Amino acid sequence: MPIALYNTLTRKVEPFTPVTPGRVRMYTCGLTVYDYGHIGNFRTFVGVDILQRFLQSQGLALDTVMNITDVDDKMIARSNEAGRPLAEYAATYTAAFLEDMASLRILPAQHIVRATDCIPDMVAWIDRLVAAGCAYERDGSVYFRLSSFPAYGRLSGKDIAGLQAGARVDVDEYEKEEARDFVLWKAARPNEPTWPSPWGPGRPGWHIECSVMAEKLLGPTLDLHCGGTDLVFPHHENEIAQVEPLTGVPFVNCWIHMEFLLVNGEKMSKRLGNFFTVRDLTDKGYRPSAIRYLLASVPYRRQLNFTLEGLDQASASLLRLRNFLDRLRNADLPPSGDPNPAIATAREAMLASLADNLNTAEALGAIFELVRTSNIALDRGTLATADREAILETFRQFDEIFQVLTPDEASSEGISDAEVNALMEERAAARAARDFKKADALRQQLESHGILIEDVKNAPARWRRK
RNA sequence: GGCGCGGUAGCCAAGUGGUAAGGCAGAGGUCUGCAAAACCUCUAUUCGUGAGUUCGAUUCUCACCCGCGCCUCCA
Repeated sequence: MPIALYNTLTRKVEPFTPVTPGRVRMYTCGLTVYDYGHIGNFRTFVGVDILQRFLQSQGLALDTVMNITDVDDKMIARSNEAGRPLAEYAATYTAAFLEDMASLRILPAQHIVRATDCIPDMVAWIDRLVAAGCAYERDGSVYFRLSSFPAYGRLSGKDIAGLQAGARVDVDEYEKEEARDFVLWKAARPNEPTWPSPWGPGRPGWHIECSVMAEKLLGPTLDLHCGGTDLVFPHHENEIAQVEPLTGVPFVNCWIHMEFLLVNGEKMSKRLGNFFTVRDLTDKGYRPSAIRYLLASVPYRRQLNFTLEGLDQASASLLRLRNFLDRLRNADLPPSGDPNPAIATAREAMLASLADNLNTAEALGAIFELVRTSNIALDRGTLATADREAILETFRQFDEIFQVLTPDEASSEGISDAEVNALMEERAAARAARDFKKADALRQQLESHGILIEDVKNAPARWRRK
């Protein structure tokens, strides 16, 4: 199936064709681990995950890299405040980040690279940039010479001349040739961890880390480079400038940028303090799968205004899908030869929507339509075993990408299956004796533990965890 | 100011030059001991506003209004 993706560089949805047929090299800008990630951060990573899983479902092999920024101004400030060594401080939040990613069922990149693991590579690359005349040293720091790279500004659509005026540039701390030049290597300052370099001790700038890791592991030309939309400028613009002068080929064929998560109509950010972490929400009793569903349900190029109400709606939608699957799996069906062709049509529609720049909302529409028509067929008794297999296969393909159908691990404070079954039997006995008062009390009791009961005709009642 | 995203029912949201997918919530009904789940019916004569192009526009063009973002901290 032909895949089309929106490319920030061309500002168009265009056919996606990897450089090497059947193989996709993609890089994602990860997190600066100075604190827990918030769900705005994770919206980007869920979006990337949907993209990755979809590409895989289309038979493409992936080579994936994500960086973790574990040294920068904020990291240093925070670790100093906490009175903990930078590496130790970073390790704490790196671990938390990976845990949160896993709880949201985001496939880890094959290479998760810490900035501090690649500093010699960065130094070497900066050295080459200096040698090529694209960078220069001043007082132990190294800057990129923007005037050496005329293509600068193409990705973000910026007019470099406009940047020159430099109204917002701090020129007090470092001596640059031009205000718009950006830093590649920062000279050592007091109370900062440092690494050796030809320009003296210091540390890398933020932008160079992604360039070097991406080029080293996936270069010279990547198929996809993903990140939040706020990274377009200057981060990704700088990445291009840092790489292309030395490789002479396009750094990235297709740039993918995920739109923001908003809260009350404003960007969710640590600076504004209006953020929720995954932990905040699970503490309120929300399930990671519902968070993932919400983040995935709005197409990635649309801003998504986050509300708890929206999360409730997502939970309810998800419950409908799971209820349907339970019902389908447990149904007594007549055998038949061929499945209803409408099921295959729904599957095609779901995949076609995703192939069209990851239109997840439309893909979900196709799935819910299949749910409704299948429920009707179940009611009428016209759904047969072959249909069930076809529907389950469609859902398998759907969930291979969306990853929301498997129930979350039950919380530890819940009651055990054995206890539930005992209460269920007690309730069944009460119902048989037409002691509905007792039966209802037992149902109430189970509900308080998050257990939902469904009475079934001519069969034992079913239950499941909410 | 420059660049970008968006304004579709109470909420979330898809979509197309030919007459509005889907989900959530709500109302009534079927089923049930009662529920739950499911199904049925109802819930936008209308897609920010105005003008234009067209036989016909929510979909194209222009103008305007409103929200959000980026413009060297930022997913």
